[in-house]
Amino acid sequence: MTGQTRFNSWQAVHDEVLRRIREREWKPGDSIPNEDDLAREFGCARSTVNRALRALADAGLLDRRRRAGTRVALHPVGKATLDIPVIRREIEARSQRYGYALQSRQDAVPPGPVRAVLNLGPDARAQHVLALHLADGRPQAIEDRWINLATVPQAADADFAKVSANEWLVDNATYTHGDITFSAQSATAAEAALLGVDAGAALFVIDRTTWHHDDAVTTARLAYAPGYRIQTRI
Amino acid sequence: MTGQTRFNSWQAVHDEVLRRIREREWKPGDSIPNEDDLAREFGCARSTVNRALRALADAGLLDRRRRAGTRVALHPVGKATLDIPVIRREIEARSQRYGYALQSRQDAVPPGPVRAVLNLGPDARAQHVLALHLADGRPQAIEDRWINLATVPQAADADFAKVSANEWLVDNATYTHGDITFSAQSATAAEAALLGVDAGAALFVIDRTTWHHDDAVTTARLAYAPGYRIQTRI
DNA sequence: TAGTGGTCTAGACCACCGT
DNA sequence: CGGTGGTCTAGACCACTAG
Repeated sequence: MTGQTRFNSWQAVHDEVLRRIREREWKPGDSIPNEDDLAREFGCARSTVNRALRALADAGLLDRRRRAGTRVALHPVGKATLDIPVIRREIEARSQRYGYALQSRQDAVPPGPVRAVLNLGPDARAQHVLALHLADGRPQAIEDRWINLATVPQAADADFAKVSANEWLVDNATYTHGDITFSAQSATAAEAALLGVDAGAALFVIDRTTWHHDDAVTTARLAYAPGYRIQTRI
Repeated sequence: MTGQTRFNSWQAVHDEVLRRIREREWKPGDSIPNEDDLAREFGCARSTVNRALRALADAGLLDRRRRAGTRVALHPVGKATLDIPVIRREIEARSQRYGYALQSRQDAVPPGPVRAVLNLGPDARAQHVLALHLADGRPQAIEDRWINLATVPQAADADFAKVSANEWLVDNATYTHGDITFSAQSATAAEAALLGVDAGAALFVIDRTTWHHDDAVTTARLAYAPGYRIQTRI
């Protein structure tokens, strides 16, 4: 017998298990040994194995259930983690000069779809903010936002001419959860004019809605000028 | 003295720290007590505090550095985790019928940009696969892929008429890391024809490149028909 | 160089849920 | 029911780095 390789760090265990999955030693759908057995095999504590397997489960490579044990995921789902920075910082991170131009701001009855998303009654009003974010003086993104005054009444008095609603909300409204949708949409005539591009240009669009428990806080549509992209490592 | 509230689970500690950040008891940039002190205050073990703070740091709300301690992040970065499923499963998950149509497949010298990404010499050849993914018979996405035969030689013999390169690679090539870029692009005439849309339509595009250690495995461009979107919760 | 987070350990109890 | 993962604990050593 030669000496066993030791896997006494959760990273080492993680990598070894990942290797066995990738090399098909453990195939999709297979049950793998339980934590106690793996700990014995790897010569480490069970909690070390636990952390490694938990990381792999978070990554979507393993399915873990009490009593049923741990299995290799049938359909390994790739997961990518994106950073969603505040636009100003995103621009400044590229060493560009950030600019901001409020286009309009009013208290109004939102259109049907927005009303539905914010869960407002048919006559309820909300704060509408339309603004332009600029990078080195050139339009970078249109922010079209509705803020639920029932949830964030202070928004009625905020000075969105100086601070974007985007940033104001980060500092003045908390949320418990939200959802984000990424899509590609053709620029409307109005959007094209604001961004200084041809109508119909392909815009990268991020729709975001946030809630504080059951109360909708705000919903926003960010339409980025052509050329924008989001990148991440996996 | 009234009895202290106990925080004897990492979730409870997590929530309490999150509360203090949200309520501005601990402001952006502030140092917070070290793990030992917090453990004493919360009446739990240091490792419990550690796990809670680690989760908050992963979420971008805290900055942690040895010796320097833990600080509330100056600019809380929102993070979103996207699932990147195999296209077939994505379509089947919507209860649509999946279809696949290989358009062309050849061994060729890739264009400059692809050569650069795959880190190939000027005369090196690679496997080029162009295919269409369909949902209920309608074009859903164009897959334009180059496979590095130096890394995955078996790709030369794969039958991409039956199994998409996308899926074949999942089963036959492993990778250690990769990068993904999301963008919006106008459909070229060729893309528009394949997808059955007007030229210039806004397409959601995912560019993905994967490596096995230092060797590029494949690079692919997935251009989705208008209407496609990616959604996630935060 | 000393203080902080990062991690490992050995043991323990518990929640969950297949069988 | 009983096996599995989920978690907590108390203690220890280590890696990193600010002062």
